[in-house]
Amino acid sequence: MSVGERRPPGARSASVKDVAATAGVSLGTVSNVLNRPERVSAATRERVERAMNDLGFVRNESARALRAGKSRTLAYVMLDATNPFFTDVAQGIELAAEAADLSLFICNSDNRASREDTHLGHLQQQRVQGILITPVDPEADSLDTIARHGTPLVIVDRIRHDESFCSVAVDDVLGGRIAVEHLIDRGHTRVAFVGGPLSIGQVDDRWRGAREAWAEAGLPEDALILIPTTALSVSEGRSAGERLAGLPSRRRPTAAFCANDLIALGLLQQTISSGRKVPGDLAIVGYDDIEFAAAAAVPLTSVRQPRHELGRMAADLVMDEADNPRHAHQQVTFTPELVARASTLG
Amino acid sequence: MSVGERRPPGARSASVKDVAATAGVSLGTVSNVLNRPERVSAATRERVERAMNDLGFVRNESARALRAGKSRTLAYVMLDATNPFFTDVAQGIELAAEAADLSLFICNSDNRASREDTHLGHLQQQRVQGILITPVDPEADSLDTIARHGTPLVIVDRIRHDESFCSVAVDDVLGGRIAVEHLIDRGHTRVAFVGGPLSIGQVDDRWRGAREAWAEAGLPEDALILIPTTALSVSEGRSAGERLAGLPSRRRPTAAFCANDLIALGLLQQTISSGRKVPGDLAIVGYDDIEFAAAAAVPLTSVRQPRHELGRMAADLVMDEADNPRHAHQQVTFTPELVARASTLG
DNA sequence: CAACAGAATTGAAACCTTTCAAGAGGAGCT
DNA sequence: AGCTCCTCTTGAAAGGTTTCAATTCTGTTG
Repeated sequence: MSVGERRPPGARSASVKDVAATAGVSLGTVSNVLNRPERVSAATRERVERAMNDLGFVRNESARALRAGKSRTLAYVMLDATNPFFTDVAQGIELAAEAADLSLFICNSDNRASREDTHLGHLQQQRVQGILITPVDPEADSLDTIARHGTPLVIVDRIRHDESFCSVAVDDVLGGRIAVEHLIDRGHTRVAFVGGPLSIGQVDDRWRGAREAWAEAGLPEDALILIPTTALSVSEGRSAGERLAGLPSRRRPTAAFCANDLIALGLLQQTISSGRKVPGDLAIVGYDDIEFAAAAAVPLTSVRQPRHELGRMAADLVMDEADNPRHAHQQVTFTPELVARASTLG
Repeated sequence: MSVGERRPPGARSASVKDVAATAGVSLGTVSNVLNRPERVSAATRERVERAMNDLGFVRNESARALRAGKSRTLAYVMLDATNPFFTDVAQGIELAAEAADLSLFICNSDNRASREDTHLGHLQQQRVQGILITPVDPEADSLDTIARHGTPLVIVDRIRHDESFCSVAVDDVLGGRIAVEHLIDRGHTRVAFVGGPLSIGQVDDRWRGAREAWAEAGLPEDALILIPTTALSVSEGRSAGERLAGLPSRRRPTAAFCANDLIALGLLQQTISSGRKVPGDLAIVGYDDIEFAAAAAVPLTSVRQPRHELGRMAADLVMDEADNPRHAHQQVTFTPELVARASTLG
């Protein structure tokens, strides 16, 4: 195909066979040029390479994968592509995949089990080398099905109780703890935990950590109240703000620890726009330390998770499971860190 | 393979051949069950389906793709995975792909041409059915190379001058225009355009639209000033805010139109935290209407682009180019819309 | 009962790459 | 000349699916 000419869609592209014919060598030699160039004499190599160029040869990954029995691809099934936390994790995974010269499928389950299943089905058909997933439900049977078929799978930012998979997560109990300890240090004695549903393991853990810290400080149990939300979204944060504002002032918390930054931002916005001050009337701690946390009207104190490291470690684990015959599942836990900003320090 | 048993990694999984043997039929029949079930008698079909279940058969997409000469996969090469605008576009694409039962590769060039090239190379090897891309440089040669190989390619949210590809974009000149018209309507007579670099086509278009509206309103040319930034990020917005604040008050604009919401949020934050009021001291209009725009301390007036529709249309175009032999390239332009909020209305 | 139509099923070939045992060719040594 | 030892190259087979022409089977009609 001469330069500048567009191949009509559907037309067959050059294969190793065509290259071999053009260069006047055998198939095997072309393959050697591609995979073991040192075994081919310089002259032949050059001839083959010229033929490749002339024909615009592009390796066919499907054929490679078929032959090899597996593809050179990893996949990450995200829970929510609009949540910056997950896009950062994805970036970490991407870097690791790139370093290993693997392609990465990114899918988005959008929090729906049915979409997750569809994606998992496709990925299995693709014979991806490994799957990283933040599942809608870490106990779901569909994950076992994948494993039963022999596809390495690592759970990201969730934990499964029976440890039958590798997983990477951040210690959320500890995260809840340091958030509330910070508020206690700042002198707060009435605090709200805003978040939900508690069926999300994470949220429950953060809430547990919060209560532990509270109890250890010897504060009265009923002064730490739960403001439940139905999702971890900005709008739920706003609505929680209204409920908070509706409480009688002597029972109203002076600080809120939110299960994630989206809720915190919603709460922050609702608080400010209804004329109350942050942190004067209400101190706020978020969770995740997304980029917008620092960029909020009142920069948000937040619990930071090592997102890139999370992704990178998950990718490393899944590659180990794929390559290393003596692989053993492990549960890796990262330590979160409090980033104090104006929303609690003012 | 009996239920509950994990296939050792690397072990071969059941193929149509195995299914055929188990069900006591030929290969072709199994394939017919999969692809043309109506041609197979009910009894046989049932027998084959049971065999598939028993063996845990999963179609091998590589083999399918190899045989078919193309894969059942679309790809979107994003410019910046951390920008919510692009994740929304991706969501639109995803919906369209799902409806057509295609898988979607999402890649992130992270604004780097080298990564973009790597991704394009991989995608070409995968023989994806079509590529959607928001390119680092719409004029880049690498795009032509793809097209020359016969892979349909649609440019998203950018335009190429020679119209040699399909593209979908939003009319940015119009967007700039309506933003500034809105500010003029609100009585502003000194306005800043904050954004850059102008080498980004989009940014330049918005700036042009702004000037056109300004000129048409008969306002003095030098009362619309340009505050250039080196990137479209929150931190650049903050720094622009400092520069704005440094201007002598009689020349200081009373309103700013920002090239995107990230800049606007940075500017908003800097303005508020330095004690000035929005919109009292400075009215702000953003661009993109990302979720956080509405959730900002002062909800942000912004120019909304039909992001999902953008993605969906792009996917439709690329599928048309792949399937329809009489496909003709087209440049689709969407109309942006102003969403007025407190940051200009207060 | 023979012939036939239509439905159901079969078997082989093709897609492209990689691998590997085997072969060819050349150089150096005795 | 005959031999070994190298390096380089070859050719065939395998991997899983789909397609399609060819074949077998079932039931009906004359």
